[in-house]
Amino acid sequence: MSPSAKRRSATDQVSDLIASRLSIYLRCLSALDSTGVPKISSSALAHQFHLNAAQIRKDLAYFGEFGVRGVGYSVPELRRHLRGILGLDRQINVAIVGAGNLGLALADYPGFRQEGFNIVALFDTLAGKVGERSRGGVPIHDVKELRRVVTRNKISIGVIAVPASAAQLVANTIVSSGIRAILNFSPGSLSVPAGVKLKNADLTVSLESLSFFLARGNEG
Amino acid sequence: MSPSAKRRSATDQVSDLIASRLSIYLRCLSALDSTGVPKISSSALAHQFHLNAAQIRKDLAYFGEFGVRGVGYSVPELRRHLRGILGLDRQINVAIVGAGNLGLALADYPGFRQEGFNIVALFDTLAGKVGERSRGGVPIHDVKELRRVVTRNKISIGVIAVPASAAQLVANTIVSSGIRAILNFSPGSLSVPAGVKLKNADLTVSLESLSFFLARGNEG
DNA sequence: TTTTGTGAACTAGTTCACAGCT
DNA sequence: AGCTGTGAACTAGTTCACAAAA
Repeated sequence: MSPSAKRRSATDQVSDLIASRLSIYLRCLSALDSTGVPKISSSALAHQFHLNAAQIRKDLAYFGEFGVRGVGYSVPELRRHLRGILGLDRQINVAIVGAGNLGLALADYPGFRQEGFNIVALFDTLAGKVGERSRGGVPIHDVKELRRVVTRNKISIGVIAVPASAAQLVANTIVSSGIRAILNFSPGSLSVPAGVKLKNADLTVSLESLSFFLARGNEG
Repeated sequence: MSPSAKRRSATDQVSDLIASRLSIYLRCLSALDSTGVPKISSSALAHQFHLNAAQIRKDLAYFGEFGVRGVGYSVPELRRHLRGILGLDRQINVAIVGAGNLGLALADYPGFRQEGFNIVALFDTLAGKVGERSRGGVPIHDVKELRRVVTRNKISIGVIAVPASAAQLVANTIVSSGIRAILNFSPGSLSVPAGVKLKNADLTVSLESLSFFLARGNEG
């Protein structure tokens, strides 16, 4: 059997956990690469960034054989592979719906651009906002223009930063514009059709989890 | 054996997943309560909010017997229990370190106040920001004042919204001020001592996970 | 020798299915 | 009858430990 025969096909469901870890591995490798480290073993990587060596190897092995036994992994090579696996070797254009405090902050968040994401458009319904730009220069369109702007700018990811009451409607609009990946900052659960990937980044849930651990830890 | 005998003690480790789900259940119950629904069964709750009935029952059963067989759960009563379990029946004061775009947006995010969190202080190092306030009125202090302000305002949760290069230093300062729960928005992994709960809300990882699913789904 | 890649073992998390209570 | 609470069964995820490769 050739090594590639057991690589995952496009129809396999790879877990969210693995996807997140690949992103973390990429960041570690980028840091190493920028300081000129040429090779690293899974155990050195694990030790340096508080990860688990076996898990790194297993995660990578889903996608191919990138290492050399007895040596480890080539940092720039593995970094390139990970960028490809994560789809970061193509242009990724992002739209943010909701030009409130959070939407505007996300639009100008420098971390996104650094990693190769282009925030190309903001959307809102308020007449006072439509036609303006974020401080960083991202134009604010009317939500009515969403489909047109998404098509014209080849936008592949939509971010929802509107109040909960509007979120499902916005999600529907985003989906019907052809976008198949949504990052949702609004509280509450949204429904999207199969084939659309929804990722929740619910800030209130995060804070309440912390509150939960404080309440548990302090009571004893 | 009394029912309470199997309740979890403070030293038990309850998973992050359960904590997040409790927060979601609370939001569902708050929505039901505000529309005057008096009782709900686990299966009705599951159906309405796309959850799993057995999981709801099992999650709740860790903390007590809140339901009535043949009837279901009292909405206001279960809501009150959940608020207690999540520690939301006490005052929770929050500090945000980093008064950039993201920090300022989080400080004025209405969702936090709605759920009972008080964002009482922002911190930064820039002379031009210290002494100012967010649009919503949260005062910006010098990071040097952190320990003093944390103690005086009984702050129990710290939010990190600074660039990656400063994040570990900020985390250390937060920990040494006595805070035991941190929500980290900066990329990269931070180390905190045992007994301090760190929750990462890494925006780049979220976007890259979505990119990964797009790359997988579109290649076939 | 060193370190990968990976089956096997283990651990955590979820769902089933039903006894037992109302 | 209806629904909870929960052991048992199942599924997913992690870690171990070692054969195979360089």
